[in-house]
Amino acid sequence: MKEILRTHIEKRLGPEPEGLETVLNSVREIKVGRNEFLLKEGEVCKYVYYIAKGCLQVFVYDQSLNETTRDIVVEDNWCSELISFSKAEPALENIRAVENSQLFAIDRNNFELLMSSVPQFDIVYKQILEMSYANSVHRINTFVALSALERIKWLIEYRPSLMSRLPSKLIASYLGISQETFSRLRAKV
Amino acid sequence: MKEILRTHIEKRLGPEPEGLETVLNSVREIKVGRNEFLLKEGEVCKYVYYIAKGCLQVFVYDQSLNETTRDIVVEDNWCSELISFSKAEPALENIRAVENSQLFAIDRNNFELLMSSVPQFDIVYKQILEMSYANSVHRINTFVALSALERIKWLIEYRPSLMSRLPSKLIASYLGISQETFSRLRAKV
DNA sequence: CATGATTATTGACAATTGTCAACGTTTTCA
DNA sequence: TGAAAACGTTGACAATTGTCAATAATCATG
Repeated sequence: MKEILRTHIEKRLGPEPEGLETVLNSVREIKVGRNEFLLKEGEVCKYVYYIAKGCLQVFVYDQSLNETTRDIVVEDNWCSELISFSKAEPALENIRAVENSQLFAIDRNNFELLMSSVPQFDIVYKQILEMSYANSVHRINTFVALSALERIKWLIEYRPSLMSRLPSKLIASYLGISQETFSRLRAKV
Repeated sequence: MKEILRTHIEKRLGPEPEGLETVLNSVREIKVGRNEFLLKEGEVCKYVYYIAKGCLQVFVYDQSLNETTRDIVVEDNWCSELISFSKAEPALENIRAVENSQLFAIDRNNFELLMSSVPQFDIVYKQILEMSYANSVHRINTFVALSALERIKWLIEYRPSLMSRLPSKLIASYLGISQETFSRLRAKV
Protein backbone atom coordinates (compact mmCIF):
# COMPACT_ATOMS: atom_id res chain seq x y z
CA MET A 1 0.00 0.00 0.00
CA LYS A 2 2.82 2.38 0.77
CA GLU A 3 3.98 1.81 -2.78
CA ILE A 4 1.65 4.60 -3.82
CA LEU A 5 3.47 7.05 -1.58
CA ARG A 6 6.86 5.75 -2.69
CA THR A 7 5.92 6.35 -6.31
CA HIS A 8 4.68 9.84 -5.48
CA ILE A 9 7.89 10.85 -3.76
CA GLU A 10 10.13 9.36 -6.45
CA LYS A 11 8.12 11.25 -9.01
CA ARG A 12 9.16 14.46 -7.28
CA LEU A 13 12.68 13.72 -6.17
CA GLY A 14 13.95 11.11 -8.61
CA PRO A 15 14.45 7.37 -8.02
CA GLU A 16 15.37 6.19 -4.55
CA PRO A 17 16.13 9.53 -2.96
CA GLU A 18 18.20 9.45 0.18
CA GLY A 19 16.13 8.86 3.26
CA LEU A 20 13.09 7.59 1.40
CA GLU A 21 12.73 4.57 3.64
CA THR A 22 12.93 6.78 6.71
CA VAL A 23 10.02 8.77 5.37
CA LEU A 24 8.00 5.69 4.52
CA ASN A 25 8.56 4.35 8.01
CA SER A 26 7.36 7.61 9.54
CA VAL A 27 3.93 7.61 8.00
CA ARG A 28 0.88 5.94 9.43
CA GLU A 29 -1.71 4.49 7.15
CA ILE A 30 -5.29 5.37 8.03
CA LYS A 31 -8.68 4.79 6.52
CA VAL A 32 -11.54 7.19 6.98
CA GLY A 33 -15.16 6.92 5.98
CA ARG A 34 -17.27 9.40 4.11
CA ASN A 35 -18.16 12.47 6.19
CA GLU A 36 -15.59 11.66 8.82
CA PHE A 37 -13.75 14.71 10.19
CA LEU A 38 -9.96 14.79 10.17
CA LEU A 39 -9.81 18.23 11.73
CA LYS A 40 -12.23 20.60 13.40
CA GLU A 41 -11.57 24.29 13.70
CA GLY A 42 -10.20 25.15 17.11
CA GLU A 43 -8.17 21.95 17.33
CA VAL A 44 -4.50 21.94 16.51
CA CYS A 45 -3.85 20.20 13.21
CA LYS A 46 -1.61 17.29 14.12
CA TYR A 47 -0.98 15.72 10.72
CA VAL A 48 -0.09 16.28 7.15
CA TYR A 49 -2.00 13.81 5.02
CA TYR A 50 -1.06 12.26 1.74
CA ILE A 51 -4.19 11.06 -0.03
CA ALA A 52 -3.65 7.65 -1.61
CA LYS A 53 -7.30 7.25 -2.46
CA GLY A 54 -10.38 9.38 -1.91
CA CYS A 55 -11.15 13.05 -1.51
CA LEU A 56 -10.98 15.66 1.27
CA GLN A 57 -12.79 18.94 1.73
CA VAL A 58 -11.20 21.93 3.50
CA PHE A 59 -13.81 24.39 4.63
CA VAL A 60 -15.05 26.94 7.14
CA TYR A 61 -18.48 27.74 8.56
CA ASP A 62 -19.97 31.21 8.41
CA GLN A 63 -22.25 32.69 11.09
CA SER A 64 -25.24 30.81 9.70
CA LEU A 65 -23.35 27.51 9.62
CA ASN A 66 -23.15 27.53 5.86
CA GLU A 67 -19.99 25.94 4.57
CA THR A 68 -17.46 27.73 2.40
CA THR A 69 -15.09 25.27 0.83
CA ARG A 70 -11.60 26.62 0.31
CA ASP A 71 -10.20 23.52 -1.29
CA ILE A 72 -11.08 20.08 -2.51
CA VAL A 73 -8.14 17.71 -2.58
CA VAL A 74 -8.10 14.38 -4.38
CA GLU A 75 -5.77 11.38 -4.44
CA ASP A 76 -2.05 11.80 -5.08
CA ASN A 77 -2.01 15.15 -3.28
CA TRP A 78 -1.11 16.38 0.17
CA CYS A 79 -3.63 17.97 2.43
CA SER A 80 -3.39 19.70 5.79
CA GLU A 81 -4.08 22.95 7.57
CA LEU A 82 -0.50 24.03 7.18
CA ILE A 83 -0.65 27.15 9.29
CA SER A 84 -2.03 25.30 12.27
CA PHE A 85 0.25 22.35 11.67
CA SER A 86 3.47 24.30 11.41
CA LYS A 87 2.81 26.68 14.29
CA ALA A 88 0.80 24.30 16.49
CA GLU A 89 -1.95 26.90 16.71
CA PRO A 90 -5.69 26.22 16.69
CA ALA A 91 -6.92 25.54 13.20
CA LEU A 92 -9.25 28.00 11.49
CA GLU A 93 -10.50 25.38 9.04
CA ASN A 94 -12.17 22.00 9.05
CA ILE A 95 -11.13 18.98 7.04
CA ARG A 96 -13.57 16.23 6.21
CA ALA A 97 -13.50 13.18 3.98
CA VAL A 98 -16.13 13.47 1.28
CA GLU A 99 -15.45 9.91 0.12
CA ASN A 100 -14.13 6.84 1.84
CA SER A 101 -10.41 7.52 1.73
CA GLN A 102 -7.03 5.96 2.32
CA LEU A 103 -4.48 8.34 3.76
CA PHE A 104 -0.94 8.42 4.99
CA ALA A 105 -0.43 10.68 7.96
CA ILE A 106 2.77 12.25 9.25
CA ASP A 107 2.63 13.87 12.65
CA ARG A 108 4.60 16.95 13.66
CA ASN A 109 7.29 15.08 15.54
CA ASN A 110 8.10 12.85 12.64
CA PHE A 111 7.78 15.77 10.32
CA GLU A 112 10.39 17.79 12.16
CA LEU A 113 12.58 14.73 12.47
CA LEU A 114 12.39 14.27 8.75
CA MET A 115 13.02 17.93 8.04
CA SER A 116 16.28 17.82 9.97
CA SER A 117 17.49 14.32 9.14
CA VAL A 118 16.38 13.78 5.57
CA PRO A 119 17.89 16.53 3.46
CA GLN A 120 15.50 16.02 0.59
CA PHE A 121 12.44 16.16 2.75
CA ASP A 122 12.34 19.84 3.35
CA ILE A 123 12.28 20.22 -0.41
CA VAL A 124 9.04 18.27 -0.39
CA TYR A 125 7.70 20.51 2.34
CA LYS A 126 8.72 23.63 0.48
CA GLN A 127 7.05 22.20 -2.61
CA ILE A 128 3.85 21.52 -0.70
CA LEU A 129 3.83 24.99 0.81
CA GLU A 130 4.61 26.74 -2.46
CA MET A 131 2.07 24.72 -4.35
CA SER A 132 -0.56 25.45 -1.74
CA TYR A 133 0.28 29.11 -1.93
CA ALA A 134 0.23 29.15 -5.72
CA ASN A 135 -3.17 27.48 -5.72
CA SER A 136 -4.57 30.05 -3.34
CA VAL A 137 -3.17 32.93 -5.33
CA HIS A 138 -4.58 31.48 -8.51
CA ARG A 139 -7.94 31.05 -6.92
CA ILE A 140 -8.08 34.63 -5.72
CA ASN A 141 -6.86 36.09 -8.98
CA THR A 142 -9.22 34.14 -11.19
CA PHE A 143 -12.20 33.94 -8.91
CA VAL A 144 -12.98 36.96 -6.81
CA ALA A 145 -14.43 38.98 -9.67
CA LEU A 146 -16.25 36.16 -11.49
CA SER A 147 -19.99 35.74 -11.94
CA ALA A 148 -21.66 32.46 -11.05
CA LEU A 149 -21.63 31.25 -14.63
CA GLU A 150 -17.98 32.12 -15.03
CA ARG A 151 -17.19 30.25 -11.83
CA ILE A 152 -18.79 27.13 -13.22
CA LYS A 153 -16.77 27.49 -16.42
CA TRP A 154 -13.72 27.98 -14.23
CA LEU A 155 -14.42 24.67 -12.53
CA ILE A 156 -14.84 22.90 -15.85
CA GLU A 157 -11.54 24.34 -17.02
CA TYR A 158 -9.39 23.83 -13.96
CA ARG A 159 -11.02 21.01 -12.00
CA PRO A 160 -13.06 19.13 -14.62
CA SER A 161 -13.15 15.82 -12.77
CA LEU A 162 -14.91 17.34 -9.79
CA MET A 163 -18.10 18.09 -11.73
CA SER A 164 -19.12 14.46 -12.08
CA ARG A 165 -17.47 13.19 -8.96
CA LEU A 166 -18.92 15.34 -6.18
CA PRO A 167 -22.39 16.27 -4.93
CA SER A 168 -23.47 19.61 -6.28
CA LYS A 169 -24.03 20.97 -2.81
CA LEU A 170 -20.31 20.64 -2.20
CA ILE A 171 -19.38 22.14 -5.54
CA ALA A 172 -21.64 25.11 -4.93
CA SER A 173 -19.95 25.77 -1.60
CA TYR A 174 -16.58 25.59 -3.38
CA LEU A 175 -17.74 28.09 -5.98
CA GLY A 176 -19.31 30.43 -3.46
CA ILE A 177 -22.77 30.32 -5.04
CA SER A 178 -26.09 28.83 -3.95
CA GLN A 179 -27.07 25.28 -4.79
CA GLU A 180 -30.03 26.51 -6.79
CA THR A 181 -27.98 28.86 -8.93
CA PHE A 182 -25.52 26.07 -9.59
CA SER A 183 -28.31 23.71 -10.54
CA ARG A 184 -29.78 26.22 -12.97
CA LEU A 185 -26.61 27.48 -14.57
CA ARG A 186 -24.85 24.18 -15.09
CA ALA A 187 -27.43 23.42 -17.76
CA LYS A 188 -26.55 26.60 -19.63
CA VAL A 189 -22.81 26.06 -19.94
CA MET B 1 17.59 54.79 5.78
CA LYS B 2 18.42 51.16 6.16
CA GLU B 3 17.67 51.57 9.83
CA ILE B 4 14.04 50.87 9.02
CA LEU B 5 14.92 47.47 7.63
CA ARG B 6 17.26 46.76 10.52
CA THR B 7 14.48 47.47 12.98
CA HIS B 8 12.10 45.26 11.04
CA ILE B 9 14.46 42.29 11.06
CA GLU B 10 15.37 42.69 14.71
CA LYS B 11 11.67 42.79 15.51
CA ARG B 12 11.37 39.33 14.00
CA LEU B 13 14.61 37.69 15.01
CA GLY B 14 15.69 39.48 18.15
CA PRO B 15 18.45 42.08 18.60
CA GLU B 16 21.50 41.87 16.36
CA PRO B 17 20.85 38.48 14.81
CA GLU B 18 23.80 36.74 13.27
CA GLY B 19 24.41 37.87 9.70
CA LEU B 20 22.25 40.97 9.95
CA GLU B 21 24.93 43.18 8.42
CA THR B 22 25.31 40.72 5.55
CA VAL B 23 21.64 41.07 4.85
CA LEU B 24 21.71 44.84 5.05
CA ASN B 25 24.63 44.94 2.65
CA SER B 26 22.75 42.77 0.19
CA VAL B 27 19.77 45.02 -0.28
CA ARG B 28 19.51 47.84 -2.73
CA GLU B 29 17.52 50.91 -1.89
CA ILE B 30 15.20 52.11 -4.61
CA LYS B 31 12.59 54.80 -4.98
CA VAL B 32 9.60 54.46 -7.25
CA GLY B 33 6.96 56.95 -8.21
CA ARG B 34 3.24 56.55 -8.13
CA ASN B 35 1.92 54.24 -10.87
CA GLU B 36 5.39 52.92 -11.64
CA PHE B 37 5.50 49.20 -12.40
CA LEU B 38 7.85 46.95 -10.49
CA LEU B 39 6.77 43.81 -12.33
CA LYS B 40 4.70 43.05 -15.40
CA GLU B 41 3.16 39.67 -15.99
CA GLY B 42 5.26 37.57 -18.30
CA GLU B 43 8.51 38.91 -16.87
CA VAL B 44 10.45 36.94 -14.30
CA CYS B 45 10.20 38.54 -10.89
CA LYS B 46 13.77 39.40 -9.97
CA TYR B 47 13.34 40.91 -6.53
CA VAL B 48 11.76 40.59 -3.17
CA TYR B 49 10.88 44.05 -1.91
CA TYR B 50 10.70 45.33 1.61
CA ILE B 51 8.51 48.42 1.73
CA ALA B 52 10.01 51.10 3.94
CA LYS B 53 7.46 53.67 2.84
CA GLY B 54 4.56 53.65 0.43
CA CYS B 55 2.16 51.11 -0.95
CA LEU B 56 2.18 48.45 -3.67
CA GLN B 57 -0.65 46.79 -5.57
CA VAL B 58 -0.45 43.17 -6.79
CA PHE B 59 -2.97 42.50 -9.52
CA VAL B 60 -3.95 40.73 -12.73
CA TYR B 61 -5.86 41.82 -15.80
CA ASP B 62 -8.90 39.94 -17.04
CA GLN B 63 -9.86 39.60 -20.73
CA SER B 64 -11.39 43.08 -20.75
CA LEU B 65 -8.31 44.64 -19.13
CA ASN B 66 -10.12 45.17 -15.88
CA GLU B 67 -7.85 44.84 -12.90
CA THR B 68 -8.37 42.34 -10.11
CA THR B 69 -6.23 43.22 -7.14
CA ARG B 70 -5.06 40.22 -5.16
CA ASP B 71 -3.18 42.17 -2.54
CA ILE B 72 -2.38 45.65 -1.35
CA VAL B 73 0.83 45.86 0.65
CA VAL B 74 1.87 48.79 2.79
CA GLU B 75 5.05 49.87 4.56
CA ASP B 76 6.85 47.50 6.92
CA ASN B 77 5.87 44.49 4.83
CA TRP B 78 7.49 42.36 2.17
CA CYS B 79 6.11 42.15 -1.32
CA SER B 80 6.97 40.03 -4.31
CA GLU B 81 5.56 37.53 -6.76
CA LEU B 82 7.02 34.65 -4.78
CA ILE B 83 6.20 31.87 -7.21
CA SER B 84 7.89 33.61 -10.10
CA PHE B 85 10.74 34.73 -7.87
CA SER B 86 11.54 31.36 -6.38
CA LYS B 87 11.22 29.33 -9.56
CA ALA B 88 12.45 31.99 -11.99
CA GLU B 89 9.31 31.47 -14.05
CA PRO B 90 7.31 34.19 -15.83
CA ALA B 91 5.11 36.06 -13.41
CA LEU B 92 1.35 35.77 -13.60
CA GLU B 93 0.83 39.02 -11.73
CA ASN B 94 1.72 42.68 -11.97
CA ILE B 95 3.10 44.84 -9.20
CA ARG B 96 2.70 48.60 -9.25
CA ALA B 97 3.37 51.38 -6.79
CA VAL B 98 0.16 53.15 -5.90
CA GLU B 99 2.05 55.81 -3.95
CA ASN B 100 5.56 57.17 -4.17
CA SER B 101 7.46 54.51 -2.31
CA GLN B 102 10.82 53.69 -0.82
CA LEU B 103 11.81 50.06 -1.15
CA PHE B 104 14.67 47.74 -0.38
CA ALA B 105 15.18 45.11 -3.03
CA ILE B 106 16.98 41.77 -2.75
CA ASP B 107 17.67 39.93 -5.97
CA ARG B 108 17.66 36.17 -6.36
CA ASN B 109 21.44 35.76 -6.22
CA ASN B 110 21.74 37.61 -2.96
CA PHE B 111 18.66 35.88 -1.69
CA GLU B 112 20.09 32.43 -2.27
CA LEU B 113 23.42 33.53 -0.87
CA LEU B 114 21.67 34.72 2.24
CA MET B 115 19.59 31.57 2.51
CA SER B 116 22.70 29.40 2.58
CA SER B 117 25.09 31.65 4.51
CA VAL B 118 22.89 33.39 7.05
CA PRO B 119 21.18 30.71 9.12
CA GLN B 120 18.48 33.04 10.39
CA PHE B 121 17.55 34.29 7.00
CA ASP B 122 15.65 31.28 5.76
CA ILE B 123 13.47 31.71 8.83
CA VAL B 124 12.54 35.12 7.49
CA TYR B 125 11.81 33.60 4.10
CA LYS B 126 9.69 30.87 5.61
CA GLN B 127 7.87 33.54 7.61
CA ILE B 128 7.21 35.56 4.49
CA LEU B 129 5.96 32.53 2.59
CA GLU B 130 3.77 31.28 5.41
CA MET B 131 2.35 34.70 6.08
CA SER B 132 1.58 35.17 2.40
CA TYR B 133 -0.08 31.80 2.34
CA ALA B 134 -2.07 32.49 5.50
CA ASN B 135 -3.27 35.78 4.05
CA SER B 136 -4.45 34.11 0.87
CA VAL B 137 -6.24 31.37 2.74
CA HIS B 138 -7.91 33.89 4.96
CA ARG B 139 -9.00 35.92 1.99
CA ILE B 140 -10.55 32.91 0.26
CA ASN B 141 -12.28 31.64 3.36
CA THR B 142 -13.76 34.93 4.38
CA PHE B 143 -14.42 36.40 0.97
CA VAL B 144 -15.60 34.07 -1.75
CA ALA B 145 -19.13 33.80 -0.43
CA LEU B 146 -19.57 37.41 0.70
CA SER B 147 -21.95 39.99 -0.73
CA ALA B 148 -20.64 43.41 -1.76
CA LEU B 149 -21.74 45.01 1.49
CA GLU B 150 -20.11 42.28 3.54
CA ARG B 151 -16.91 42.73 1.57
CA ILE B 152 -16.83 46.39 2.49
CA LYS B 153 -17.37 45.52 6.13
CA TRP B 154 -14.60 42.97 5.76
CA LEU B 155 -12.26 45.71 4.57
CA ILE B 156 -13.20 47.95 7.46
CA GLU B 157 -12.53 45.12 9.86
CA TYR B 158 -9.28 43.73 8.48
CA ARG B 159 -7.72 46.57 6.51
CA PRO B 160 -9.25 49.71 8.01
CA SER B 161 -6.46 52.07 7.01
CA LEU B 162 -6.95 51.34 3.33
CA MET B 163 -10.40 52.90 3.23
CA SER B 164 -9.15 56.45 3.63
CA ARG B 165 -5.77 55.96 2.07
CA LEU B 166 -6.52 54.59 -1.38
CA PRO B 167 -8.64 55.62 -4.37
CA SER B 168 -11.94 53.79 -4.37
CA LYS B 169 -11.33 52.44 -7.83
CA LEU B 170 -8.45 50.44 -6.41
CA ILE B 171 -10.40 49.30 -3.40
CA ALA B 172 -13.27 48.13 -5.59
CA SER B 173 -10.86 46.03 -7.66
CA TYR B 174 -9.52 44.58 -4.41
CA LEU B 175 -13.02 43.71 -3.25
CA GLY B 176 -14.11 42.29 -6.60
CA ILE B 177 -17.06 44.66 -6.99
CA SER B 178 -17.78 47.55 -9.32
CA GLN B 179 -16.78 51.09 -8.48
CA GLU B 180 -20.41 52.18 -8.52
CA THR B 181 -21.53 49.50 -6.10
CA PHE B 182 -18.66 50.43 -3.81
CA SER B 183 -19.58 54.08 -3.99
CA ARG B 184 -23.21 53.39 -3.16
CA LEU B 185 -22.73 50.84 -0.41
CA ARG B 186 -19.95 52.55 1.51
CA ALA B 187 -22.53 55.12 2.59
CA LYS B 188 -24.75 52.42 4.06
CA VAL B 189 -22.20 50.76 6.29
C1' DC C 1 -4.27 79.11 -11.87
C1' DA C 2 -6.34 77.12 -15.77
C1' DT C 3 -7.58 73.20 -18.25
C1' DG C 4 -7.78 68.70 -19.62
C1' DA C 5 -7.86 64.15 -17.71
C1' DT C 6 -9.03 61.11 -14.34
C1' DT C 7 -11.99 59.73 -10.67
C1' DA C 8 -16.30 59.71 -7.90
C1' DT C 9 -21.17 59.95 -7.56
C1' DT C 10 -25.86 59.31 -8.91
C1' DG C 11 -29.89 57.73 -11.66
C1' DA C 12 -32.24 54.42 -14.53
C1' DC C 13 -32.60 50.03 -15.94
C1' DA C 14 -31.60 45.23 -16.96
C1' DA C 15 -29.37 41.09 -15.57
C1' DT C 16 -27.96 38.16 -12.02
C1' DT C 17 -28.50 35.85 -7.91
C1' DG C 18 -30.42 34.50 -3.42
C1' DT C 19 -34.32 32.91 -0.77
C1' DC C 20 -38.30 30.33 0.13
C1' DA C 21 -41.28 26.73 -0.99
C1' DA C 22 -42.85 22.69 -3.36
C1' DC C 23 -41.92 18.45 -5.24
C1' DG C 24 -39.54 14.39 -6.96
C1' DT C 25 -35.46 11.56 -6.48
C1' DT C 26 -31.81 9.33 -4.14
C1' DT C 27 -29.47 7.78 -0.13
C1' DT C 28 -29.14 6.00 4.40
C1' DC C 29 -29.70 2.84 7.81
C1' DA C 30 -32.39 0.40 11.13
C1' DT D 1 -37.05 -3.59 2.47
C1' DG D 2 -39.30 0.54 3.99
C1' DA D 3 -39.38 4.91 6.28
C1' DA D 4 -37.01 8.96 7.08
C1' DA D 5 -33.65 11.98 5.82
C1' DA D 6 -30.93 14.29 2.58
C1' DC D 7 -30.35 16.02 -1.93
C1' DG D 8 -31.55 18.07 -6.50
C1' DT D 9 -34.55 20.60 -9.43
C1' DT D 10 -37.86 24.04 -10.54
C1' DG D 11 -40.93 28.14 -10.00
C1' DA D 12 -41.96 32.67 -8.17
C1' DC D 13 -40.35 36.63 -6.39
C1' DA D 14 -37.44 40.05 -4.14
C1' DA D 15 -32.90 41.79 -3.40
C1' DT D 16 -28.50 42.67 -5.15
C1' DT D 17 -25.41 44.06 -8.47
C1' DG D 18 -23.53 45.45 -12.99
C1' DT D 19 -23.77 48.47 -16.96
C1' DC D 20 -24.36 52.64 -19.24
C1' DA D 21 -24.79 57.48 -19.17
C1' DA D 22 -24.72 62.05 -17.24
C1' DT D 23 -22.76 65.08 -14.04
C1' DA D 24 -19.81 66.65 -10.32
C1' DA D 25 -15.49 66.64 -8.07
C1' DT D 26 -10.67 66.02 -7.85
C1' DC D 27 -6.11 65.69 -9.58
C1' DA D 28 -2.10 66.45 -12.58
C1' DT D 29 0.54 69.42 -15.25
C1' DG D 30 2.01 73.07 -17.73
